[in-house]
Amino acid sequence: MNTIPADLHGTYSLPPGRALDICYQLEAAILQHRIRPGMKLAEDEVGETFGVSRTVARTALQALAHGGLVTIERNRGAFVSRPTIREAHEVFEARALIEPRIARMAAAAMTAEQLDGLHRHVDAEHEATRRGDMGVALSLSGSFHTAIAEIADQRVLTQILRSLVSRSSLIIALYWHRRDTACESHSHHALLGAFSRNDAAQAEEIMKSHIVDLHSGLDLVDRPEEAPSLADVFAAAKA
Amino acid sequence: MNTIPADLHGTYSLPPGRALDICYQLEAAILQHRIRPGMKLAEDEVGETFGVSRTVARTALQALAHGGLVTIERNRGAFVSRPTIREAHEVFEARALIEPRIARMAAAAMTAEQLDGLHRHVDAEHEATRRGDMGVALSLSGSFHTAIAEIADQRVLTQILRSLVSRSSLIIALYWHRRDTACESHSHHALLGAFSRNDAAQAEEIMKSHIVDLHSGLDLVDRPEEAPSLADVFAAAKA
DNA sequence: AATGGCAAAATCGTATACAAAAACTGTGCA
DNA sequence: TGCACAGTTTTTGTATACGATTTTGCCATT
Repeated sequence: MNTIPADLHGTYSLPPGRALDICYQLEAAILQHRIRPGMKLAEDEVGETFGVSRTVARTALQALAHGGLVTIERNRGAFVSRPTIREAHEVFEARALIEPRIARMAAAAMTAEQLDGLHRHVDAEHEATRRGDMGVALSLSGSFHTAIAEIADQRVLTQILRSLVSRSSLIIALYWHRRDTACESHSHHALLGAFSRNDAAQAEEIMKSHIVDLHSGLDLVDRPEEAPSLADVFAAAKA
Repeated sequence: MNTIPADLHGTYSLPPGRALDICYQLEAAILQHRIRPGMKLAEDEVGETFGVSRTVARTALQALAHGGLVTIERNRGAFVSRPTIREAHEVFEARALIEPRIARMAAAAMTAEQLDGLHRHVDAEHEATRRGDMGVALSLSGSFHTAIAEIADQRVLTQILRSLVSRSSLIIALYWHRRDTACESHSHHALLGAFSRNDAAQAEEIMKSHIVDLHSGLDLVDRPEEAPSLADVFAAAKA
């Protein structure tokens, strides 16, 4: 069962085929935080999971690597990426540059049907949050942004944004300190308001502060290595 | 012999290895217009050329596809990409959004050594133009822009820009109508001037109009299919 | 008990083999 | 002459095999 709308999927510049399907499935799992950053994705394991040979699994992993969701180390294999603090800053700075412009263009081009679609999107996000399905809620929250880019009808920027939003999901998995998700919901609603009035200037402004809010809501300080096996357990026992 | 500086190379998120080397070589050839858009890159051919199996050649082609330089069609193979007119517009609009900001940050961060490096870069570009080596000149002109991004020290934006600059090279191959390259050279020199004064505002402004100039210098109208093999040659004989 | 090294297991890198799809060619027919 | 079709050739898609590298576990030594 997949509750994620099709437009969540990134573009992997792979021809249609099983490798692309596996990309989508792994992407969804990563974006929903069902697979954590740092997790090993062995070729054999992926191949067996999806019933294909290592050749196809490898193709999928390399495609994910090009999207930034996965990191491949020579002779060691593929791992779900762990963005550094520096990369986290840069990703949100890039979004702060690009997304306000996208919001402006989307507001100018928005039709009633598209606005309705965005409303349903936000409703689904709200519903997932209500029932505590935070992984799905988070991934819907990301696809809200890419949906806006698609309405702006700028394929090049949409593709760029997709990669940034994907990486944002990893960043949130690593550095988010469960502040209220209410601010998220509020911003998205405010954007819908600006869109409904085709108010490009205000959409741009709201998007700008929304991204800045997301950025500042992160706790971008050094974090112990993901494996809490050693020092962390010891420190935890002490406290 | 390779006259292209190392920093030309895009990032392919492949681990070091032969596939990555092949990426670099193919990239250089495409950016220098030694391989034209639309040309078929058969796996066997690539493999034999570089002395590797199809497996490795395939990996390299898929990596190039993710960078946008190559397009893979299922069961048909890999071709050097032929950006559409729409994509051409979008690529330069995206550059007009991103690069002025990059120029601003680079101007603020520029050291004397980095400025000197850019001067040498422009000199090499000039020298290549002088001796009529337009492929090399063009690819140096592209790497001038990525070099600025590297000085701005923004890896995420640099990566994005690299892909845009690469695609710009394809766009120029398809749609450029040999206006004077003097404007290019003039803009680059003007940028160096702003950099030397650490004048962020002016660097931003010059870069902005430089990108707009490049965009408007293109002849973005429909063009006959790349293959002039048959009817075109006949038509030419007629005329 | 801790450390170092060696052997075994697991995993990746690459080549190759075979199946499937597409492209090409030549023939037959209208 | 033009078109359609079938067989052949070429090229890609996928699986598998084997060598190389890394990781793991064990045992001897200190």
